[in-house]
Amino acid sequence: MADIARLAGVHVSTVSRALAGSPLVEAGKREQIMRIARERGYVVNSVARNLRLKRTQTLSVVVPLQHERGQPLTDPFFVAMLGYLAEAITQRGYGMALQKVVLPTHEWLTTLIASGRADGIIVIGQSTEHETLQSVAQTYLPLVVWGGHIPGQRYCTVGTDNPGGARAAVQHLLKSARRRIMFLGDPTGPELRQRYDTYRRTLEEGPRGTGKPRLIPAHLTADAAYEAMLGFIRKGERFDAVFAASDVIAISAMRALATAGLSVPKDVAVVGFDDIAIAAHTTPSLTTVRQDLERGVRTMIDLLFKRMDGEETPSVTMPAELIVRESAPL
Amino acid sequence: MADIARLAGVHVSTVSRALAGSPLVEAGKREQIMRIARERGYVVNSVARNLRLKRTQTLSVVVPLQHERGQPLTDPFFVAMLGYLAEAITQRGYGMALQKVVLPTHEWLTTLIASGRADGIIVIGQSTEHETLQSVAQTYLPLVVWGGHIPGQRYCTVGTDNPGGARAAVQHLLKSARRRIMFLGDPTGPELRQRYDTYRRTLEEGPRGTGKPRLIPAHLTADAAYEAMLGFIRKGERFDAVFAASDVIAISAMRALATAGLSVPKDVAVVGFDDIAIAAHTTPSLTTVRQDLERGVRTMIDLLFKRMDGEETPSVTMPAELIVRESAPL
DNA sequence: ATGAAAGCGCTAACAA
DNA sequence: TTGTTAGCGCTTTCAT
Repeated sequence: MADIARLAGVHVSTVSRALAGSPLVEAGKREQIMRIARERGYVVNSVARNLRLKRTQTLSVVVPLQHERGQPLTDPFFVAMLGYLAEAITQRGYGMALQKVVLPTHEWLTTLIASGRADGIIVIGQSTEHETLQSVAQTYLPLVVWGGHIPGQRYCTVGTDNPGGARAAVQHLLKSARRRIMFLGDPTGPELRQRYDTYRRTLEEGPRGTGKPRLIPAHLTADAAYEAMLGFIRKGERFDAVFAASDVIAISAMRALATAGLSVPKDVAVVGFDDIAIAAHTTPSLTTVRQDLERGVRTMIDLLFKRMDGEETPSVTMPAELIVRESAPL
Repeated sequence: MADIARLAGVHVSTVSRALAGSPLVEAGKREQIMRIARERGYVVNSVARNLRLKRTQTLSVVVPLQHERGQPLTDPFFVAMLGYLAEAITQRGYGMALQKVVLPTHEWLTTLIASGRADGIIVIGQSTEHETLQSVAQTYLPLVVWGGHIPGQRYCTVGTDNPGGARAAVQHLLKSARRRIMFLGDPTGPELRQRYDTYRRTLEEGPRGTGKPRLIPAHLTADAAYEAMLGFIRKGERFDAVFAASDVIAISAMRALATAGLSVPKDVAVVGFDDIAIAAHTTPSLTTVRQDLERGVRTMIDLLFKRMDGEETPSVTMPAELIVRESAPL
């Protein structure tokens, strides 16, 4: 910028004003300065500018993952979410900075905030960090979390109606005369916990002959779920349905069932959760609970911008929709 | 930082050194300073630090998209790539900043570089920006591009052997007695151009009775390709195979064929390109040319870090592998 | 309308 | 070992 000032024969402050399109600078001079800048390929250094302005034009997207047990960043659900986020954030003229956080390091959030890297923060999934979020929310406003709504929660979440979705899934299975319904997944973290708890409650209210709730513990990766499902099958217990905590592991479950020579949906019905893109194209296609990610992301970004403007915003729960396909027909 | 200095009764420079773990600071004092910082939740402001150090600990990932015609950011291929990138970049302790660029604005790259937002840049797909990349590469080293290798190219690319992959696909179709093979897609941009050119050349060298190369123009989105394919079918031309420029549009083609009452692979064989996650799960499952994205991304990041260290690195072309599935059996 | 000067929060060369 | 000082590149108040 000093260069440009010298070339234009003015002070840097004038260049700064001109480049900002300030009407304080004489029109002709402004044009000239801009032309010189363009010719020399000069662009304002955004780091310096941000330091001065105390803002970054950047939103941070954070994915807290429990080491080794959670989904990888390449999980289709996350990745679809990232795509929508990138789209929504760049559309607003902001940059998106992605960070993965491997827990447990409870200072991750305060560190991120204090580091001044971002004007606002999106957290994808509460994971086990409810308390961290609670305490931070008291002092830091521009934060929106994707996840489940927890009673007494002080931070702003956007998420799907997990209990509603889980209930729809289990009731659908019951209605199609399934009675021994297993839950596949890892109910750590509020969202999956809600799905699991509702699954249990719904079964307990089921018709006579409904089997007990039964958890098949499996981390939320394709491979882990495949192994877990296969292991369970080989134990020889009888069951006629699986409600999986996510589509990724539902698909793995179908693979495991096929490996074991069981037919889906004849022997075992399978219902997933998320409705990721693959779900409609598997064989058999997957019955699942749909989360409207695109709308969810739009909502998160809208809320975040309001919060960056100092507005308090309430949490939003979006309806979950059961999509009936071949893996669990009526 | 000034606060911490006051509390510790030392000068800010001492705090700076202590927090950086400098051995110049007396061990006891260092501990004390760090303790105070921790207690007060102090974290170094990275914007200021970056301004001072002239680095950002951030890599920019740029996706140049031709307005309206190219894939959206939510395309499964991009999105998988983003996931791998996020994983690889965060693993190195860097942040990843994602930008979407809508062309034509040929200054996008120089602007990004001059703005000092990133220590290195990954460009996903050359799109129509070969010339832009050529000129920038002369002065800016830390840049790696995902895309096709073009003779005389001065920038560093990592990409799949598009000609090899296309040839394998077409030869496979010819070997399975298909003779009227259509190409579905939009051969703008080097990668798709290479696939299309090789398709033509391979057909021209095909056995007697091989039909002429034939392009069904379609933008690379699911909907556009569906419409394009359906339109072509309705023209009533005879054909027995489709080689699609990407899996996304190959899947659309299969849908269109089904809509038109044609059987895949009986009436028409379909081969895609990419091997996205869905490909193995469609009905029928999709024969396609696999790109090893995970390895590709690892390679890009490795090369980029070398370039950030000032090293010139050559381009890398990775083998393409034909994955034969049901949509085009042997 | 323009320039001078201060300062955003930090690091590092230099001095003590 | 610690403090002093300069300066990264910019914006903005204040003075002219």
